[in-house]
Amino acid sequence: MELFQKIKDKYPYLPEDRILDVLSLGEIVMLNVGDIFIKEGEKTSKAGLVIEGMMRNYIVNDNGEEVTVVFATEMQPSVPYSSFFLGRAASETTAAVEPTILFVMDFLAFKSRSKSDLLYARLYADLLEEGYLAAIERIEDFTRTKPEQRYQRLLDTRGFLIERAPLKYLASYLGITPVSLSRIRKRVSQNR
Amino acid sequence: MELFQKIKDKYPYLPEDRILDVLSLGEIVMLNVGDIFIKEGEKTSKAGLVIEGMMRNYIVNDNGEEVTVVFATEMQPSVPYSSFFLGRAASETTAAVEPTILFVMDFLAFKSRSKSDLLYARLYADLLEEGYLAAIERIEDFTRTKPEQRYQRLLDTRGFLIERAPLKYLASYLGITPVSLSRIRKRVSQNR
DNA sequence: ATCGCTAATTATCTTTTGTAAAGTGCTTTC
DNA sequence: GAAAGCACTTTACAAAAGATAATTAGCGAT
Repeated sequence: MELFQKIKDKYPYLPEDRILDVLSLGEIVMLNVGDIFIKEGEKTSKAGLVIEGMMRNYIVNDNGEEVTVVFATEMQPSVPYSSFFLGRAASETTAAVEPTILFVMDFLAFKSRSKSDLLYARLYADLLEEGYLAAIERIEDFTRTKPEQRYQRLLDTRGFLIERAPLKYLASYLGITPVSLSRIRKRVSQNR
Repeated sequence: MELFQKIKDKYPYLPEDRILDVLSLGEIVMLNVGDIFIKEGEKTSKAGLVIEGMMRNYIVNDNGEEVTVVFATEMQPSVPYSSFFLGRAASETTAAVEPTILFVMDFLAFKSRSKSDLLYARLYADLLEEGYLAAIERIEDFTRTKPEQRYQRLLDTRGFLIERAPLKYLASYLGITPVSLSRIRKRVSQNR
């Protein structure tokens, strides 16, 4: 199976039996555009891994607008973070941006294995490190640059997001309004 | 020793011998205001844990201005994240905001233990989860709110930072200029 | 107490963003 | 094929933030 190979490539220290075990913990789920995987307020231990497509986590702000906090593409986790880490109901909604193939497994089953199996512990630490680092870079971006520069950087480093995600999601992801992003786009395209 | 007790309180699953072992990995360092713990570009495996005082991580933006990415206060880690996770030179500088008592230990020694000791693995995962969650909340803040609301929220949730850190550090932490933060402060104090 | 340095505030002006509303283009649907 | 829905753009105006410079406040050293 292709997923098996992808996991093997990304985490080469995992013996095949562990990969098979991880795969046995979950199942493949197909989502259409807009389908919700986990809804805010839900208390769940379901974790998603994007095999193909794109997911996003969003919250709803004081004005009732959806604010996209993070996108997940191929081989990236799509999970209700605060729910897992705090054992609370999900504070974010997780939904498909594109038709998406998701590998869904039980996080608690995985985490409980990580408490008795060093390889799982290492895998979990790697996953956390990867996500944490991406979050820090995102914060650096917010503190260091202005919206226009953020758009430019996104264009340079993860341009595929701009091609694949609707502009209104991107806008809140960049911390601005769709109107403002539209203006930025115009300025940037007139390269100045 | 007080640090022993604090670790014991925060990570109750750690047996005393592990705590003592952790403590044996490091030493206490005293820093004065402005003292640099780890400098950008340095390749180090030193990790700090704030016992008393305050540290900050900062980067330098395109205009040569310092941008504070994160503060660390009591029992929070003060470390060069990207350096640890990627094995590269530090991309951030870590320095004392207040006179600070820092417990300094070797991250690699700790991490290597976490690869053979489940309790260390769990401790490491807990540390990562804590930091990751804080980072996500920070991102939610940037995407969801305007500078003035961010200041308000900071005032509500971590007001002590505002009392203890210079405004110029807080400004970049909030992603704005010191001048702008000064104006926000004025608006907020005139409660409207 | 004064000097000197830095931080914080204030003032002015420019640029950008937010907000609301209208317009454009494309797809869906009955 | 007209209407409705949606995403994106555009416009107009108000509010906020950036840039810069000048002023004031705070603080340690002499």
